Amino acid sequence: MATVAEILQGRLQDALRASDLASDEPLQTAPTADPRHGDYQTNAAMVLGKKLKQNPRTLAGLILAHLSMSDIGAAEVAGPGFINFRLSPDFISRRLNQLALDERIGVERTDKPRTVVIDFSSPNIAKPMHVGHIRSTVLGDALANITRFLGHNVITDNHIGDWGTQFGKVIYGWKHFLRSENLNSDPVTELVRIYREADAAAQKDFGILEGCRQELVKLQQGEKENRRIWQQCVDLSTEEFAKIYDLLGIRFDYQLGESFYNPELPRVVQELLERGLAEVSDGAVVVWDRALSEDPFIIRKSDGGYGYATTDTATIEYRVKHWGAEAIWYVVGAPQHLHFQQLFSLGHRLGYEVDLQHIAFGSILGEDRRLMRTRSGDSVPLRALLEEAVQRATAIVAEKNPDLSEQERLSVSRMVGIGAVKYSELSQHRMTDYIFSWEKMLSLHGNTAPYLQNAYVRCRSIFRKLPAPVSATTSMTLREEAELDLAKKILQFPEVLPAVLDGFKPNILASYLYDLSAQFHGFYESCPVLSAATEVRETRLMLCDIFSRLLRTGLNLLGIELPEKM
RNA sequence: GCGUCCGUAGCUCAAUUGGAUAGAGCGUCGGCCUCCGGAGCCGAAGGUUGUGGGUUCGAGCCCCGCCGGACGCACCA
Repeated sequence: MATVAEILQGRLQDALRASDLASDEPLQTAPTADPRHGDYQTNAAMVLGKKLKQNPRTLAGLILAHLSMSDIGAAEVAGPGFINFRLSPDFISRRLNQLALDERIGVERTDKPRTVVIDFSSPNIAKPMHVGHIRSTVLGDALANITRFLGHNVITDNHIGDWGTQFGKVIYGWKHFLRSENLNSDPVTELVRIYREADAAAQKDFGILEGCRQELVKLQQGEKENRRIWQQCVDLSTEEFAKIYDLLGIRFDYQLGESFYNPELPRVVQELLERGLAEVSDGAVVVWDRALSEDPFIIRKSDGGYGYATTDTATIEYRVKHWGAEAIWYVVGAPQHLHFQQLFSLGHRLGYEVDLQHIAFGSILGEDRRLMRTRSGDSVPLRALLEEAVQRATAIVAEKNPDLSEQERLSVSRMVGIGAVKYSELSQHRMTDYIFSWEKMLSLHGNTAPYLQNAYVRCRSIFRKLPAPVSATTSMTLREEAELDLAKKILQFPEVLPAVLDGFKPNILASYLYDLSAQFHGFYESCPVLSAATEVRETRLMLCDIFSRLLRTGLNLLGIELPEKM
């Protein structure tokens, strides 16, 4: 099903051919910012005018003379050479009827499906997940949902940090400081505690530092005891992560940690050396890309160990060879920009024909505009934060709707609390650092999850008051201004959704859903549904039905659930 | 020093990738409940888009120079 913009582009192409102006240039056709300029506009005449060195208004007039619009609406030349389109109520009604019958609300599956691996969340073993992980996790999940919905083959992979030098201290701590009773109640906190104790001890005593190093070497050599301790750390941490993902309602297709690639690393380095891509420098094996930076990409440390540059390279190879990845998207914070530039450069020089993207994002700040920390200066544990979100939502829901059953309140609070946290991330441009505020994200006013959820709930409650179910076969005839405004907004969904992937910006979808809901409230104020005459009522009911389906679809794509009551 | 990202209303943020008179929310001021959930709607005030140039029909967006901030720059991930 073509979008409105595509239909208009088609008519424009016809008109251009008819007036001998056909061109390969893509025709930009978009909704207008100001309703006084109609519903859609194109700058085709101005683009053409520049190319042909002709007056754009004259060209626009010529195009207009050949433009067939009678079944769509009207068109006119305006300003410096815009062509403005106004959609007729009849056309809008017909389009909306089509969308009403379509489960996907008019969104086409791409005709060029790609296999896209999305790498996000990536917490570290033996460390708690903290606020720093929330953006990656929520952004990655939303992008995965949207990309999948658009018809691509998406593989999500949680690239867990389960290998690294910190395990020397963790294992040393395990052997000397572990209190196994703590391991049962709160394992990750205990792992952090023994790490810190070992770290503190190592700073005071060189012998202990050496002991930690020895433990690391033994682990790397595959010594049984250390391997067993490491595996236990991985298991305990993974269980803890699972609880958080469960609360967030997020799943991964794979969770292949860094250690998964260990067996490949020596071969990868060997190949790089043989192909002349890497060289030895100060005892380390490095790859240079002077165009990017004077700093090398370190493939093997001078002590023979491997860093994440190497595992990441091996990971690209694996994803391309085993999964047929055509694109790999890394949802990782902006500070790692250079690392990914170097990684991508190497990946391409290795000959992998894969579209590599670093989807960077800014930091979360506290009210003091500094990196968000707890009072003691640590990063804020994610689980506590999410639980607080649900708790705060519970208080609000209990106050606003005391009639809900205990069970309903539990489930609604989770949707509202978690939804609020997710939406506050996703409604913001991913690159801007943002200030974390409970009051703002849980506010019932403005661009927040609770506001959108409430718009949905209000709409759904109309259906509960209906004396008898209404057949969905009725065709709609829109008349009122508010009906048409809402309908036009709904018709834009198939145009908006693909745009999210242009710059990997879910905030485009969030912003659309907010506008849509505001438009719905306008309709809701001025167009009574239940009390309207039968024919009008059926039209409005169908409008409500499409709106609520669309809002649910859109928010679900962002990873946000909707209650029927709240 | 080099590199990356950023600077928009009092505050928090948008702006369909170069389109017309830069939009929301919060806060401020003023209206709207015999009406489907007022958790709402309508209106007003609030801006030299950090700054100076350039490119063109047209710039918050592209190019160059300053000012201010965040982050990254050899064996941690």
